[in-house]
Amino acid sequence: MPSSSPNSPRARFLELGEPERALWLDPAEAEFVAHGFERASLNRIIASAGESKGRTYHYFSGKGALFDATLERRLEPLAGLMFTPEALADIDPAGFWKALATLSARLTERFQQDATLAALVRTLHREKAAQEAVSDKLAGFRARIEGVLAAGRSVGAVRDDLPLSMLADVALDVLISVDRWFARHADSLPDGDEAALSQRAFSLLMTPLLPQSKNEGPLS
Amino acid sequence: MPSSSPNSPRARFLELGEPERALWLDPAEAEFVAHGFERASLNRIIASAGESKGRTYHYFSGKGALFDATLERRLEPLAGLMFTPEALADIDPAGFWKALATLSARLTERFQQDATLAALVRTLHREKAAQEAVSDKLAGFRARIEGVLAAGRSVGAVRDDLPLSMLADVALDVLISVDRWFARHADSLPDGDEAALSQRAFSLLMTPLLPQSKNEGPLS
DNA sequence: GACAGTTTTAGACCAGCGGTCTAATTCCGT
DNA sequence: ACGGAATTAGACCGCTGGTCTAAAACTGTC
Repeated sequence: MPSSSPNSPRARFLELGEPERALWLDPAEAEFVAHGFERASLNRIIASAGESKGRTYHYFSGKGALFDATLERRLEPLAGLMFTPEALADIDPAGFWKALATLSARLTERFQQDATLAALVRTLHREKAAQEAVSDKLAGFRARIEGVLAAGRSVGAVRDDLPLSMLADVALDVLISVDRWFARHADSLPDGDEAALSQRAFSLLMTPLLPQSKNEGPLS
Repeated sequence: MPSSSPNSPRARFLELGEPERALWLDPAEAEFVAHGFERASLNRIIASAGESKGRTYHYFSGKGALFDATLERRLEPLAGLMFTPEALADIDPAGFWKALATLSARLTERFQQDATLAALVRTLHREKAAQEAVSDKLAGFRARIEGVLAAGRSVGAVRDDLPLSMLADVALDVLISVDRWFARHADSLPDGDEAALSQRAFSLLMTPLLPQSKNEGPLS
């Protein structure tokens, strides 16, 4: 289902063959990975692709659309990793969190393997303009998180004393926060520690979402 | 203690009188609040201040320094709200979290009262370039958080199975996340709900930091 | 008061930005 | 071979943050 976002590549572009699409997407990816979104120069991408402004704007409505297409190419192969909210319908709380831990581990693994994907996605963490450029994708992802949490709530795995949208916000931001920590400290981490640490860090995501009756802590 | 950051205003500027400082800071604040950091136009600020490029660059090394000075003016009155790590030295876990909850409530209140301060700080949430412009301030704030968490750890209020820097990152990002949620939903919130909700939301910050022995949850 | 040296000031200027637009060219159905 | 549509090149636009020159204002010394 093609998005009607103003930042999608024009339909024409998708009709091009893969090698011709790569003509733009390869230099664009390199530029975005190297400089992020705002600091990336569209003129440089065009020059590096050996293309002209006219042709480029014929296929893309602007810099944002090029970023969208660049990200899309890397995101597409990941679609299979996500599970649907329906798969979580009949499950007990322990199973729910187990499934989420598994998904989290899989995504972590993918990010470690694909540094380019990781760099592109991390651009989204950092730059508001980049988020706006792919706001459709982002809204879809946010909706999926909220769907998963709603499913978790319906089986008693997720607290219901705070708005779901707040929980989804926090969940997403904790994910980002932990990912960023690992990205920043990956080099100085002894081999093997990373996996163990990553597993323990999952509790940073889980505990704030748990029903607070199960999670009293030292405060009344 | 003046910072040696390349983005501080030059010493000359601080020697100017308050009304003359406001000549730049008022238009700058308006521009940054309206457009954020990157989208703010230095040329517009200068024109709006009725100043010249030369004079402006005489007092500020660039746009970042102007942003720094703008933020500093709003942040200065808040210094008294923070407590020192030492004040947390001899305290039990319940007291530690109580003190943090109080601080959090105070800061929340301030943000509600001072919309300009809130908008400026939220620029920091969103724009990496803005963060870089005041990296000194940010590093100091991060260090204070880590200090507070270290104090909490020494009295058994904070978990020690994950690196302190990771906990500090997550704590800061959860703070930001929750603040952003309230900023986004403040309008559609019934009066009075906000305070209660905000109090409950504090658990989003606390629970991931608690020792996990006190916080087993449904997963082994 | 005259001069010299420093500090302050104005604003022209720079390269580069994302995006628009015109005009030439290529393509394609008839 | 023609005509209209799709495609393409790149000049051009207003704007950006930042640099630089040269004039003006200020300061201390005779």
